[in-house]
Amino acid sequence: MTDAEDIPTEVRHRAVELAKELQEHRVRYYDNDAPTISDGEFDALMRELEGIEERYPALRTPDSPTQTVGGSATSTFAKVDHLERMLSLDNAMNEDEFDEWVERLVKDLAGAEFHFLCELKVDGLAVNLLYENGELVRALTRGDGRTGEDITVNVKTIAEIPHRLRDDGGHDIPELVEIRGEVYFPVEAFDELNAKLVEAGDKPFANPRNAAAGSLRMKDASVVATRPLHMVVHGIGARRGFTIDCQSHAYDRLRAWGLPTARHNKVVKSADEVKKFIRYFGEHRNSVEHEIDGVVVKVDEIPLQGRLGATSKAPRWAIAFKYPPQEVNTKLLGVRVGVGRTGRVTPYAVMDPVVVAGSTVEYATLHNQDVVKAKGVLIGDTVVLRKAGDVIPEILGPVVDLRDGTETEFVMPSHCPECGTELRPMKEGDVDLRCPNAQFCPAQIRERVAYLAGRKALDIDGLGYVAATALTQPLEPAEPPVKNEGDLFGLTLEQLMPIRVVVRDQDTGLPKLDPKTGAEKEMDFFATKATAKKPSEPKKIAHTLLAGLEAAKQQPLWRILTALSIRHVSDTTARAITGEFRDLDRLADATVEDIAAVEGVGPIIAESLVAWFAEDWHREILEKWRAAGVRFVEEGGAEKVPGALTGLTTVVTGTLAGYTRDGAKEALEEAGAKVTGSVSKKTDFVVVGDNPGSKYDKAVSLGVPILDDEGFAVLLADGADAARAWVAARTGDGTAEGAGEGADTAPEDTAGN
DNA sequence: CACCCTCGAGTTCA
DNA sequence: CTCGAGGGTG
Repeated sequence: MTDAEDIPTEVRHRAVELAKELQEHRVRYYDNDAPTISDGEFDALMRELEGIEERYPALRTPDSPTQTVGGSATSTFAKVDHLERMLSLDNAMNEDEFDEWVERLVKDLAGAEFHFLCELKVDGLAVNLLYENGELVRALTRGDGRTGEDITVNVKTIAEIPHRLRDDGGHDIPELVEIRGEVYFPVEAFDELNAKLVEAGDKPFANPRNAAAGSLRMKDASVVATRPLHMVVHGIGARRGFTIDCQSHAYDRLRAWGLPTARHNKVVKSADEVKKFIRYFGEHRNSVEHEIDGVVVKVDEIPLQGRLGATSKAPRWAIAFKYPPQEVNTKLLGVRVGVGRTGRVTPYAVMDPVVVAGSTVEYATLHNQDVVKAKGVLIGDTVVLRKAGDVIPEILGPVVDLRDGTETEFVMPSHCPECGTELRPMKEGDVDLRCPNAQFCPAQIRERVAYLAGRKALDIDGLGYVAATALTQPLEPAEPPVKNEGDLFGLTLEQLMPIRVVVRDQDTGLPKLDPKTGAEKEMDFFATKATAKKPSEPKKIAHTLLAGLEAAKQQPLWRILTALSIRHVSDTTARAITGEFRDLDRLADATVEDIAAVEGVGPIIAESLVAWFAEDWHREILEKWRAAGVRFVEEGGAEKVPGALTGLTTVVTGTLAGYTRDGAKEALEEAGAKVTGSVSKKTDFVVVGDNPGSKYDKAVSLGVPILDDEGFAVLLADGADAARAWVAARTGDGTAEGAGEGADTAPEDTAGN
């Protein structure tokens, strides 16, 4: 045993500091529903303290945050004791820690056979419902685990929670039972609520969990009733007149009584299966209706739970596997606005760079001024940031309690940040502001040129974003070589070679400075050798670009049309239109009615096209292109051999062996199938590769046939009927799913991988 | 006219 | 990936 005297002073101080800080954060979290640090940061502090106490057990006092639970249960609601203590759970932060827990379990149970019950850890507010003779008599918050707050009135407004347990005849209603569960706020409803709060001048919630907690503590139950709260049951406390052998069976019973049980629970035998469950939902976190911050693994057999017992803080028969936080706090340094190719002005947030869900994030779009207002964020705020769908950064809201009064409101600029033209909405009542200077705004020209070179349009080698910028930027005092897209095909080697571009930092976008002179660094961009495919004959970017432009002149007509950046006309619509109008000049002279006759094109798109062609400077672009040899007619005559897959609608997700995503798409379209971006009831097949996104889940839930590499090959080679037969054979012999409900979401159907 | 599908547009990072 | 909005259908 270490004596208290042996502990270095700085360690002792750190421990005291950590304990104090953790306790403060707990009060903010549990009592005020207004945490100022993220869960991840909290966990890190807790781990540090645990580490210290591990080394110097003398510091592990009974009132240390590592030994206590929850907040202090202070508020206006009456304080009531739980009949049985609500413990918290020990955490496992990775699979190794989970393995350690399992090892200990096996040892303690000394060979007794047991099962694991896996449950999703819903990120909400823990509540305790007391039913006496089937009647809901009391609902408490968790509080400090021993005493909670009486929120019965508010809880009764939650539709999912029965006021009286349903007697289904088969099972007697117990004399007394405490039901533990989590109340949560659905993710989709969260943004809506915050917008309303801000509008009414109230402070927004930082995340859905706080929204749930805050809603449950409101004084006016009639307002609570308007909040779309839900609940999932995850445990049983005190009970009388009610015995159970397994926790999973207990849930069945609760469901029969009318209580909301989780749909994703699963009982498994081995630790490996548990890990599979954990990994599965780690990847599909966002396809569940509520936020998940981990998985709770329990020993299913109740007698064994009793044998394992509990520490003062947490049961030994359960552990919470925590996913790395995908929600994080950072500082909103400012809001800038960008101008898109259609002139739309979009505000975006610039933040202190932080790591979220595996990558460093610095920017996040704010869509438009209404969204900025609805979120209630001010410049200088600490904001909560997450990755929507694990990809796109999204600001959830401000941490209002960390404001110091220096924060400022974002004001949408009235003039275009790049050309100074006054911004205005396109139509009356439009939310989006646009720069009306389509002809001369350098931002719009740059963005249009970059888009035109992109994969959806002319797909020009040697013309990426940097080149597009270099070509369209005015080089004072000279005009840029490309004043608009009309000049593109007239570019010459002599024009390109001398163009210099400022070297910019990849992260900041600011020019790099020479460390000695302080001057901006420049390079001869187009004279640089392309680091491309054939190192045997290195070509300069200029040559690549000229060859790319030459090739672009022969691109199919739909690509030419897409390249024009006409509003509402992108690749798909362009294909539909050029399929009918096989000549761009004929399209240019057509009326709104003519164009609207095309399938998939209505009056608004048709009007947009007619208006575009009516513009003189647009016509000039076309004439320059024509003079340069761009082909305006679709070749190959009108006959189109109907492919074997005509009439099928398919969706591709994930990466397929031997195909790029676009390659797979093209192969399908080649055969006549339609490839769309989202799964619906009308989808015939979903082709799933590695790392599928949410489309896969959607397909499973809608029961749409799923094809992997192999099934995809069958579809291409032998047609739709063969593919359906393949699917039928697969589901027939493969993973036999257990009967009963819940079979739709279990992770066993990973047949696609 | 009220749905449900789709498409377009803007977006982030490695 | 997600929003909003256009187009088509019942």
